Amino acid sequence: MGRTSDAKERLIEAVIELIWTGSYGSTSVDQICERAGVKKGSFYHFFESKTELALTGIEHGWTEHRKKLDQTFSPVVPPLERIWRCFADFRQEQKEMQDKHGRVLGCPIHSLGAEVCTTDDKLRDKLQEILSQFIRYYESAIRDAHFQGVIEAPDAPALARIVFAYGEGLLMHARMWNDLRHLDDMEAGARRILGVKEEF
Amino acid sequence: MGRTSDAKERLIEAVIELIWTGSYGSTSVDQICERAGVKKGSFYHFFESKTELALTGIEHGWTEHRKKLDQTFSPVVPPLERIWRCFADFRQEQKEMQDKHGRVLGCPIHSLGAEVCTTDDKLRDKLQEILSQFIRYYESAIRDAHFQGVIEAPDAPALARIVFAYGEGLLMHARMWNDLRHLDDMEAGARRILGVKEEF
DNA sequence: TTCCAAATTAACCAACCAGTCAACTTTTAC
DNA sequence: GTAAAAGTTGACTGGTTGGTTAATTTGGAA
Repeated sequence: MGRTSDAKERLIEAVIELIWTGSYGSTSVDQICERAGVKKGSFYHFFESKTELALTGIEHGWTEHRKKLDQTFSPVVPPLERIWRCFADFRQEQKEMQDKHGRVLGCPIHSLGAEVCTTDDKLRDKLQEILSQFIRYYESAIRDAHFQGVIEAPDAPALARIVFAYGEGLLMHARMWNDLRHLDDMEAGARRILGVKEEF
Repeated sequence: MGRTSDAKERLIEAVIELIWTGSYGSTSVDQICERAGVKKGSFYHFFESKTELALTGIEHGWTEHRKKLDQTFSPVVPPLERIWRCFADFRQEQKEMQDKHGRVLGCPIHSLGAEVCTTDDKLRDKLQEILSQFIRYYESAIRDAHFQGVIEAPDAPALARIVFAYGEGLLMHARMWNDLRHLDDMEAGARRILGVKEEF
């Protein structure tokens, strides 16, 4: 009942885009509203604060991304293949961002986390949760690979954290240098970390 | 000739501390001035903008840090030992930050870079330069290790980038979780990346 | 001692910040 | 058709932002 609107969705898309292409601190409520074509009064009709919108936007983006990850990390795919496909998806996504915004943008969770983790507890907790969930994709793939004898990895969680840290580091590298080529090393590096036997 | 002052040095220390513990965007000129015990007029007597002070602060910090790195990566130290000592120094530095500020702060160049690289060209160029220089420490250590037969690493620059990305990823992890333990994996992970033979 | 360069100070600016609000319009359910 | 829920609007707030200015104080060199 009452009037309907997609202003909320437009705000969510706008905040993701602005934070990703810039930063949290450089993104103002006025900017978000202008990008979304929404007046400020409407903003505060839907969200109680800038932090709250960012929180919603992050959660929304992660929910979408998880769908893709669930496909990429499907148990029917050979375990290491899941990881290589994930890297390929990273590269493709970054390519799309470069085509769209003229810049490689890296991982928004990571960049935003580095920026706000000491100043915004709510955002930090949410970002921590997302990153923890992400690591579990690597973890289960690594565990499966170990059980199939493709790699020697008795401590899957530790190895997953290493692969994850490495991947995030490379994505950040690509963002800072605005250069997709930094992502080309990703599989080779992960092969070394995982100690993948030559024949695989 | 004229009056003397250490206000400039105090401003430099203040800006490093505030950006590192928080972020560039969350650090205001007023805050910097208050921390340094300097009035805003004096700030703009010494620096023409906030970006300019940040630039000076970063350069100053890196010049200091390089002295330590030159010792750590001294050619008289066995090549892989240089890298392990560098990691130990990371850990110790982060421990000191935790004792001092109650938080693990990670790598300020990396965090700041992620935040401003799409919005401030001057800062980005400076941060790129510093990171590029850092990688060279790893690179020469890896090359030496290769020539000594300790590891198999014909492509030292590529491997150095991988180790570097991995280390930065872990530091960021430690910052986000405010937990030094994330740095304990550092050597083990790098050993896998470098393919260090068991006996070394 | 005096002179002048360098440092300090407080008051000031326009633009922008996140957030508020009451009046108004649209839509839907009944 | 009407009542009320839901969305829209523009004007508004008080505080903060990065940055400016002109007058003043200080200290070192001559």
